[in-house]
Amino acid sequence: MQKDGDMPLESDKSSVRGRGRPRAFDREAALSCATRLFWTKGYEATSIADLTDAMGIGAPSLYAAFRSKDALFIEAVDHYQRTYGGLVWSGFEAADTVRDAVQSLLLDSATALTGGVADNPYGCMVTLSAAGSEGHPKLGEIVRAARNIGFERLEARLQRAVAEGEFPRRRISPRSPALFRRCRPACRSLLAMASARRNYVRWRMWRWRAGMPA
Amino acid sequence: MQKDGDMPLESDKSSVRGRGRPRAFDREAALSCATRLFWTKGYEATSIADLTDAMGIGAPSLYAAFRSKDALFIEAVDHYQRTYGGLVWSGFEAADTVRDAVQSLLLDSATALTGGVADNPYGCMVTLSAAGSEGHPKLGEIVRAARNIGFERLEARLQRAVAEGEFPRRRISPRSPALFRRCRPACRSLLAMASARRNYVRWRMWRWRAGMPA
DNA sequence: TGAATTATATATCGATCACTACATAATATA
DNA sequence: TATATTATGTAGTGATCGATATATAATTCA
Repeated sequence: MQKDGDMPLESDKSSVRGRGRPRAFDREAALSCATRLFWTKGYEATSIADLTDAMGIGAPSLYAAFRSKDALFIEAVDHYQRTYGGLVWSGFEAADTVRDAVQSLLLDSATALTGGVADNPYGCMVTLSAAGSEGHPKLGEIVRAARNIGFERLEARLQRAVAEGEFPRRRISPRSPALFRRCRPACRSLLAMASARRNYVRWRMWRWRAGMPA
Repeated sequence: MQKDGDMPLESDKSSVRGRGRPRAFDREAALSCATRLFWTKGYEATSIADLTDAMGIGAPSLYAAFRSKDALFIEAVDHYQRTYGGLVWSGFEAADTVRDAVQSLLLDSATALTGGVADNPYGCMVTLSAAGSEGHPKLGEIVRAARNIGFERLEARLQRAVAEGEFPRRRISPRSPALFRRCRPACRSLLAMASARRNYVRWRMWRWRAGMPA
C-alpha cells in the first residue's frame, strides 16, 4: 500500500474486472478529457470542478481513479506524449537520413503546435505548463523531464549520424558545450530547411493572429 | 467616476501630492515587484497574498493603488514592455540596415529570454501568460494585443526597407498572406544570421538545462 | 444467500481565493 | 484648530480551492 508512490504510472487495478462495483466511466476517455483541459487552461487554472464537469463524473470517482490533482496531471502529461507526440516525432523517426529527420521535426512541430491538426489546442502542453511551476517543485521536475526527452531524441539521432559518417566530424571551438559541438555540423548543412521552417511558422502565426482556420 | 474604466492606464492621482494621507510605498517599485511575480508564476498562480507579501503592503493599499488583480496585471504587462522591451528591441531600433536590425532582434531576444540578463526570469512574460487566458477573455485580449506589437514592429521595418529599396521587391506566390509575402525576400537574404541564432539559442538552452549560469 | 470489496452520490471539510467594511492615522485646506 | 480627504491596518466577506467522510449501490467470492 505504501509502495504505491513507487509504481511507474497507471496504478489502476480495474483494467481487469475486479471484485467490487465496476467503474461506470471510461478511464482512458476521462484521462484524455483531462489532458485537453490541462492543455488549454494550464495546471493552475484548471480546477477539480472543471475536470469533473468535463469528465462527467463526481469528485470521489476522480480521486479514486487518479490519486490527486498532481497525479492526474502527471498522467495527463504522459498521455499527451503518447497520444500527440507522434504528430511531432513520427516523421522524424521514419526518416532515412538525418537531414530528412530534422526537416520533418521542424515542419511537423510547426504544423502541430499552431493549430494544424484537427481541433487540437495551440502550443505545446509541456512548454505551456512550465509557467507557474515555480513554487511547485515536484511538478516542475516532471515538466522539465518531459521537455528533455525531445532534446535527447534529437541528440541521439545526431550522434548516430556522426557515428555512421552521415556527415563529417569537425574540429570546432573547444569552448562550446557538448550539444552545441555535436549539432553544429548538422545544422550548417540544414540551412535551407531552417529557412523553410521559419517562413512556414511565420505564415501559420499570421493565420493564427488573424483568426483564420489552419 | 464611471468613466474610470475608459482611462488609458495609470489612473493614479497621487503622482502629485494631493489632499489626504500620502502613500507610504513607492508605487512604481511595487508595480515592478508585481511584474516580476506575474512573470515567474503566471497570472493564475499569483495570489493577492503573494503580491502583498512581496510588495510589503496590505491588500487595501494594493486595491487603492491598482483597482483589481486584472488591472494590476494589465499595468504589469505595460510595465514589462516599457522596462524589459529594450533588451529585445533597442538593437533593432538602433540598427542602420534591416539586416542588422533583424539580426539584433534574433540574437538579443535569444539572450534576454534564456537568462542572459541579470537575474531576470526566463521566457517572455506575455507569451507565458497566454496559457490559461482561456475563459478569461478580457485578459486574453490584452495579452494578444501585446504580442502583436512585436509583429507590427517587424512588419513596419520590413515595409520601410522595401520602400527604401534596401532589398528588391519580388514577385512570389499570390497565395501567400501579406506578412509572409513581405518577409520572404528579407528572410532569404538573412539565412546565415538565422543559423547563428539557432545555434546560439540551442547553446543557451543547453546551459539552462544543465543549470549552469548564463 | 451472506460477506467482502469497490464505486458512486451527497454533503461537506478547512484553507485559500479575490476583495472590502470599518475604524484609525496622516495629510491639505479653511 | 476644525474639517475634508486619502491611506493604512485589522478583520472579515462569500466563493471557490483541493480533498474527504459517510452512506449507499453494485459487483465477486465463499
